[in-house]
Amino acid sequence: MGRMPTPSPRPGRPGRPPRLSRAEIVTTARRIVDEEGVAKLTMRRLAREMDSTPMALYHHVRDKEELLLLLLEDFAAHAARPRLPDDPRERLLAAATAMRDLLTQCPWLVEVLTADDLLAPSALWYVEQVVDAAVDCGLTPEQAVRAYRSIWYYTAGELVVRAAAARRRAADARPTYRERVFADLDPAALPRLAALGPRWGELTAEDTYAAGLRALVDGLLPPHRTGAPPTDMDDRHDRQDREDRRDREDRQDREAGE
Amino acid sequence: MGRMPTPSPRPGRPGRPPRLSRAEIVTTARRIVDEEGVAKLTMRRLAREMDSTPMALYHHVRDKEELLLLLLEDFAAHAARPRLPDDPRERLLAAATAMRDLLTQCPWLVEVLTADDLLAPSALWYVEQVVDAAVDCGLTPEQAVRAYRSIWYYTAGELVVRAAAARRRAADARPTYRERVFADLDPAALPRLAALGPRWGELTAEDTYAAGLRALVDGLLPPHRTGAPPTDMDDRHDRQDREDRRDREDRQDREAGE
DNA sequence: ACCTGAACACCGTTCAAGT
DNA sequence: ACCTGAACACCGTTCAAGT
Repeated sequence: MGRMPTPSPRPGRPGRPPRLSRAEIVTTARRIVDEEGVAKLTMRRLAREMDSTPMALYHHVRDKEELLLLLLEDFAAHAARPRLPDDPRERLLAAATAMRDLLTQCPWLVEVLTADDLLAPSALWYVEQVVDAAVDCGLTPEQAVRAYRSIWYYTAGELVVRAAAARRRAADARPTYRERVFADLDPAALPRLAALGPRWGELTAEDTYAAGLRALVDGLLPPHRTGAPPTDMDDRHDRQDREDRRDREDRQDREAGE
Repeated sequence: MGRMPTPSPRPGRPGRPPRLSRAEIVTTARRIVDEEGVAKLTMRRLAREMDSTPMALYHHVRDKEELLLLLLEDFAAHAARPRLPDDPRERLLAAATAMRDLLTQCPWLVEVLTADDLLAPSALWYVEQVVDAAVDCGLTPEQAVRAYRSIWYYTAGELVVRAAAARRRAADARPTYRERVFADLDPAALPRLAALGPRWGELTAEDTYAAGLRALVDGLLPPHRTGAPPTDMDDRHDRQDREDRRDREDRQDREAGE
């Protein structure tokens, strides 16, 4: 893991040469988180892992929150950005799904970034794609932002709920609590839930993110032509749109590669 | 606050008479949470507030998580259950909104209950209403559960995000971080977000829960007649449904009152 | 049966000092 | 400029003992 070299002490610089660097701190933090979960990532543990002291860390990051933000940055910067489809509605769905897939790999981050948005600069790429696709679907920029927010709520909720469920599964503290509750339901007071009974568990285990997202997007966007074969007009528009978009993406790729 | 009497020592019972009770623990816990936020609710603080010791609490609740679950129970049990509209779609919206309004009063609970569902028995009333309304809208029970899950993700996400934003506002640690990020955006890489610039802040402050919920529900339910005047057939069905439902609610009211 | 005291194994962060 | 040590003010929970 120690392949990241300690920054060489630049000869012209005064003072004691640094032993720690932000980059090493982030790498080590990420290893701890990947191997043992966010709960184990503490300033003290991180310092111990780096043969240093808690206070040395505070010379490189303001506080623990900044450390977590750096972790998100690192994650988003290294994630592969999928090539998105041309059709704006499909593009919107693909961008949201890509965002969700990225965060599924690091559900511990959700607590950090629920703040408002994916506020790490690199992560804003996903936001941009969703908003842009929504505008291409016919929404005004303002409507597109509102649509993005709904999608973000839905996505953040799915992540938080699934992360909590996974945590619970790992800890398997009273693994039958839900079953117990659902077994004791009063069919007179809660007929639907009582009738579902044990099936609730299976249904809750299903991955319904994609279906729910499609429903949400259907409701958010103006009605779209389904199944209707494209006319010449449509075709012409689509081709122009595609070219515009490809230009934009090429530009982005070049910038992302620097 | 000490209006809840210490349980009188039942004469027949052996052993030392209890000084603490679950009820008093919950009342005190809720006062702390209401006045100073969940972060301040610790076993030690709670014990101090009750002129007791941390360990005395462990005789009445298994651990801190059980304490938080008791708090949710308490909250849901005392919340007024709104009379829901008759039209199933409106009923679904109203039930989800009522659930959200309840939780908005105690956003600190969201972290606890994201587990899977509102797993406190009293809170399941809201789940029942949403699932039942979804079935009345024409979904199968399975589809209704999936629809509920999407709505719960959306609702939980909204709560988590807004709670985090509020926390941040209260702490107002670097209040301009988002503004700084949005000011530094590269318009070539993120044209939509850069163009929105400062408007992002205002748009994010809007309460768009209701609009997003309607969109989601539109997408989840089979298409519904909008604006079309009801036929005689519809009318007859609706009247029957209304009667069924009123029966059911009356039964619930009686049971809730016990 | 119910409560207490002391202890264990932790936290994030500040402050004053060292090299 | 960068790092250290000791300290502050906390956590949740366990264990053994007291009434």
